[in-house]
Amino acid sequence: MVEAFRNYLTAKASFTDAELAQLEAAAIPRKLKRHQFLVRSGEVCHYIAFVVCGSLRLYRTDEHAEEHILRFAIENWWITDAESFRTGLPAVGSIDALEDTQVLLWSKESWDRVKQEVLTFNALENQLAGRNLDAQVNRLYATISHTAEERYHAFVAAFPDFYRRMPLHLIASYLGVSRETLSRIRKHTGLY
Amino acid sequence: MVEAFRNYLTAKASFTDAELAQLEAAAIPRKLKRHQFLVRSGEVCHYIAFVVCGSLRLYRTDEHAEEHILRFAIENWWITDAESFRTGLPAVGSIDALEDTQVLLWSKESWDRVKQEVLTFNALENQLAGRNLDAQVNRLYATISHTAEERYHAFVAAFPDFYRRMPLHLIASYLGVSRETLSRIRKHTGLY
DNA sequence: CGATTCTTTGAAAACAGTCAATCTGTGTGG
DNA sequence: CCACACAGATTGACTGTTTTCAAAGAATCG
Repeated sequence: MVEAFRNYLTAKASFTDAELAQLEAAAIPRKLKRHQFLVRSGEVCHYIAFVVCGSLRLYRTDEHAEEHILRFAIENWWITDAESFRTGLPAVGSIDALEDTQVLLWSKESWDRVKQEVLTFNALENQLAGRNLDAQVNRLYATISHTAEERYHAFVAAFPDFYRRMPLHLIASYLGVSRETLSRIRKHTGLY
Repeated sequence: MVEAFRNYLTAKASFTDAELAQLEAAAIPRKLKRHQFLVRSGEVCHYIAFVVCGSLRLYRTDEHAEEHILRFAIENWWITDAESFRTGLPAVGSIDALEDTQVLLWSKESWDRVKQEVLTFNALENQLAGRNLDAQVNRLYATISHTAEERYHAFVAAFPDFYRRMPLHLIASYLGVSRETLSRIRKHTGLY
């Protein structure tokens, strides 16, 4: 299970064996069944997760009990409720598994320690954080400036692996439109 | 001009006089007239800016020549085209002054050096980056889950200083609705 | 004052959401 | 193996919201 993470790391930067061992030693492997939660809103999000296999979503539930997906994660992606993980306050979002899933978890303490001790990892994390912010800004831009149809096409183009794997209503929730609307967009453009 | 920055810093963390001097020495003061650009899309964004007084916006222009505001900045806020500043690639966004404005600028090299040398500042920057990401996620959530009216109220509540100062059409652009719609929302709710 | 710039208003058209019904495929238990 | 349940997807009719276009009404500034 840890091999996937090792492959991921070595593809991204050069780590010594000792460093790899250190990073892995700090990780807690966990298996999640479909629909099982990693965090529920209201709890503190104690972990950041690296996805070995399977998939998860981060979402929030609004006052009408409607769920809105903020983030998907599949193999080799990271996921956490960043605000709760960072501050130690209760999470407003929830994370659950969309399929049977295997993750590696780091507690805040392990994470901070390991970043302090393994400088290459710290640099990698900074890079990923920067890219994550850029992605967030780009998604926000798309949301305030493009139609649902354009956003769907961009989504398909950006995540070709994703959109065949996720049921339509989850993608709709991610894009911020109703399932019916996305269904009509699909029909209209013939893009499945 | 540098005093405003010094006040800002000392309110946020404890810096030695030497550190303050070092941070300030690396900064380039600049005055911008209303409508003057800090970066234009297509150029590389060489600087990160601290706003001493005045205000700016970061925006992108879509294929219909429509402008969409990604970020405002007033006194004591930071602004840059993060993606371009980080990568050195041409910016897709533009930054211009909404009023006559004074900023302090750091080049990427100065910024990285100063973060390496002044550890307290590095920690502060990490904290700000984390909060910035959280704000971005929260705004995205609001955009995909709330109506324009709810978003306007949240905006007014979150930035009470802002919304009297910015013309309506800029706020509309920030919220992702047409000026007419925001005008009607205002009329409808009586919230100006 | 005249010229921008900004805001409001009205009417029509485009768009997306809701509700309800139906259709599809998948998998489970009898 | 079939019947049934279930989750997901589609469709139609309707409602409501937002945009668009065009015009006119403030406000501000030289």
